[in-house]
Amino acid sequence: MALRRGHIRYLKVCEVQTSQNDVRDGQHAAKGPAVKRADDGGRRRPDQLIVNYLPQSMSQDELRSLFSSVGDVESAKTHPGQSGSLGYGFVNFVNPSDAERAISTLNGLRLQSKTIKVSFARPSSDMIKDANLYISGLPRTLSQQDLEDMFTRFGHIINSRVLVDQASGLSRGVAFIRFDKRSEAEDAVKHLNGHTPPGSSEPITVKFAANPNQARNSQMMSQMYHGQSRRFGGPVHHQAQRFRFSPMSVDHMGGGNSVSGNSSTGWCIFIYNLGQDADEAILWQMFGPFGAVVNVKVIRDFNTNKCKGFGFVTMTNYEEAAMAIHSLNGYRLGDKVLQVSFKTSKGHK
DNA sequence: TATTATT
Repeated sequence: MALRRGHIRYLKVCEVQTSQNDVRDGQHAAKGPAVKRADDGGRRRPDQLIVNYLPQSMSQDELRSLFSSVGDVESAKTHPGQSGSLGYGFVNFVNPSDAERAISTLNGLRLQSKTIKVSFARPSSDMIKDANLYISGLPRTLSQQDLEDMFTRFGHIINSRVLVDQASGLSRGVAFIRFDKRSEAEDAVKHLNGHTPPGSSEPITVKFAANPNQARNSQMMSQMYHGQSRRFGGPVHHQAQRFRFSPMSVDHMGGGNSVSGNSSTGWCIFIYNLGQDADEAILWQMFGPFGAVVNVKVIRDFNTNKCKGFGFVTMTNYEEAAMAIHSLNGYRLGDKVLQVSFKTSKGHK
């Protein structure tokens, strides 16, 4: 399916702009031994995938559902945080050979505002925990590559990111670097904290990054602190709360006959005019960017296993479902123009 | 001067 392939390539291009390491990992995973890195030998589990940059709203069931589009999932776990997941999870397939295909199919998939990363997990160990560094006071001219060049002598860099101002796209002078081992990160702190890069007048600060839980707590504390002085110190703008339809509230509206597409699990969307080779992955790729997708299903002929021309997608939030329908109805997929609407009990027109 | 990568 030409269009699908093009779509995936586009997603990969997005990834290139985000992080070089992501790409290196992705290629490594997709191509196998050809681009083997010496320091990866024996340090990855071919039976388990780690999924990073997941939307926090994504549940374990949604993660399972997403990877079920590739093969039978044995287990799917998200790391629980205060509100939803911490942004990463683990997936095992019944048949481990599906893992490679999951990487090539799902790595780089855009879900909501995130671009997920799918790669082989490293064997769990205490050594690889708390190996993430926070660096501040960097020259604004320093690129991600410059940053890695500065830190690479201390160990194997898993990933790095220079934070940029959203409006201007310019460096904010702060960055994160994750090393493979905590001892490597410790080494980098020892040697580079307080060090002034050549051509710069300011020393950089290198320290261990606050872990996600701490970061969220301090962020919350700070919000509470500032929020209170604001709340009681000035005029209160009554923020009109955006009204959200929810399956629950509709169910309470009586009967639900006048409203279609909803159920206890979300809003069911009907997609008509899919090609014979349509699969679950393409539905995830099309609908995922619009919001929380609970489930996707391609209806296939029992005997031929070919798509019968239609499928369903269930989304949690009405507004996101409506936006997806509005955007994707009439969308040209391959040589067909899709019809996308809320599922009706009577069937489509 | 803070993103969410080890169950």
